[in-house]
Amino acid sequence: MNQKSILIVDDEEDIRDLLSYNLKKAGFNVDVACNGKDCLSKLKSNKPNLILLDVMMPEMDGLEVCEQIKSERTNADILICFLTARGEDYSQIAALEAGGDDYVTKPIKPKVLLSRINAILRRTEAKVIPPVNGLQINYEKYIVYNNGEEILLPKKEFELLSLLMSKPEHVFRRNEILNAVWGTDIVVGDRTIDVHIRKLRRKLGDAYIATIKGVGYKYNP
Amino acid sequence: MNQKSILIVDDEEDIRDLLSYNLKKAGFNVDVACNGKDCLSKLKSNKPNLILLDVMMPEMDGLEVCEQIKSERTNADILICFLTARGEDYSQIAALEAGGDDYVTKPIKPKVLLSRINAILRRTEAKVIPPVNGLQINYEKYIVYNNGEEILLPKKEFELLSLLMSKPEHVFRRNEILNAVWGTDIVVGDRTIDVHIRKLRRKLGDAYIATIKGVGYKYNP
DNA sequence: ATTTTTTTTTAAAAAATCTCCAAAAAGACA
DNA sequence: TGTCTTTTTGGAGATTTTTTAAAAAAAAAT
Repeated sequence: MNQKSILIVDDEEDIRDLLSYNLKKAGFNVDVACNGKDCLSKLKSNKPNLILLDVMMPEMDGLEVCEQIKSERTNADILICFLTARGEDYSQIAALEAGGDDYVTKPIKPKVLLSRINAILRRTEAKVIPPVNGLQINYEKYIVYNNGEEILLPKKEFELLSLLMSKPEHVFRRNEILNAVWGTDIVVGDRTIDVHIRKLRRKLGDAYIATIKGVGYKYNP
Repeated sequence: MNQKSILIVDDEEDIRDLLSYNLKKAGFNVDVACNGKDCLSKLKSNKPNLILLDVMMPEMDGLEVCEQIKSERTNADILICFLTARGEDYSQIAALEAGGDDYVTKPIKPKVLLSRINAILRRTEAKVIPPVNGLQINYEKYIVYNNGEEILLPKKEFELLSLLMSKPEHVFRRNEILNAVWGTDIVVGDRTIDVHIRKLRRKLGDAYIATIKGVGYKYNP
C-alpha cells in the first residue's frame, strides 16, 4: 500500500502541529503550509493526495485558495477538505460550491478527522473502478478504457479520439478535425488524419469510428 | 421549453428544503416526499421526470423503493438518481444495480447536483429523438431516417436529398439542382441527376420524390 | 399513331477518396 | 549522443462514389 500524502494549511501553529502529529502517527506523509500563498507554491513542486484547508486565514481565505487550486486542470484530482469554525454554516455551502470535497468543523477531534479523511480517500479509490463496457475516456489520466481494458494512447491519437467522442455520432469533417487537433496554423498532409484513425482502429477495434466518405469521421458508441 | 419535474425523497427536512430551493431556482417543477411510502403513493397520481432518492432512510431504504418503482412497467421512463452518504461505496454499486441512473454523494453541492441532473435529463432527451415516421434528415450525423430506419447515403445523394427536402413540394428545376449540388463551375452530363435520383428512390422508396417532366423534381413528405 | 422528347434503368468506365504500408522526419528521454 | 517513440509523408492498392453511355420506357407533341 502506497502512502497517501496530506498537506495541512492553517495559520495557527498549534493546529498545524496537532494535525501533523496525528496524521503522521496514522501513517500519512504530511507537509504543512501556513497560508494560502505558501500552499500554492508548495503545490508546484509536490502534489499531495489531500489538502486540509483552513477557511479562516488572513490575506487569502481558504475558499479563494481552493478556487485557485481547482482552476488548474492538473490539480483536479487533489482532494480538498475544509476546516471551518463551528457556527459559520453559511460557509459550508460556499466551501463546497468552491470545489471542496468535504469539511470538518473545529474544534477538531483527531479521531473524527481521521475517519473522515479515510472516507474521502476511500471514495476516490472506489472511483477508479468505473470502467464499464464500451469506450470510456479519462482526460485527467490520459487513458482510454475499452471494455475496462486500459489503453494508452499517444497525444495526437488521444486528442483525435477525444474530439470524436465529444459529440457521439456527430460527423466531424476533415477540416474541423484539422483545426481542432492540429490547430489552424499548422499544415499537414492529407494522409495524416487517416493514419491516425487507422491507428485508433487498430487499438480499439473497427466498430467505434465510422468514415463518411468525402465528408469525415464520426464516433459511434 | 416544457418544465421538467423532480421528486425529492429524503427523510431529513433540511436536505429536502435545500434541494427544493435550489432546484426550484433552476426552473424545475419540484415535489417532495419524506419516505419511501410517501414517494410511492405520490407516484400514483403524478409521475415526475426524475426522482432524487436518498439511500439511507428508516423503514424502507432507497434501494428498495427504487426496485418497487422500477417493477412497475409504467415507471420505466422515470429516472432515478440516488443520494448516498459518502464512504458507503458498496452502496454505489448496489444502487446502480437496483436500476438507478446515477448517484450523487452527500454532502450535496448544489452546483454539482444541478449539472448532474441536467446531464441525466439530456441523456434521455437525446434518446427520445429517434425519428418517427416519414423521412427525416440529420445533417449533423449525416444520416437519413426512413420510418425510423437509419439510411446511410453517400455525399452527393445526401446533398441532393437535402436540397429537395429543404423545400417540400417545391419543384427544383434541373438547373437549380445542378447549381446547388454541383456548383456553378463544374460541368456534368445531363444524366447525372437522374441517376442520383434513381439511387435515392431505390433506397427510400418511390413515394418521396416526384418528377415533373421537362422541369425537374420535387419532394413530397 | 407515329415521332420526338425526356426520363428511367442498367452496366460499366472514370474519378475520388480512403486504407494500408513502410519509411522518413521530428521529438522525447536518458 | 544515441535510442526509442510519436508523427508525418507519399505511394500503391482497394473501395466507394460519381459520372458517362446506351438501351428501354414513358410522356408529350405532332
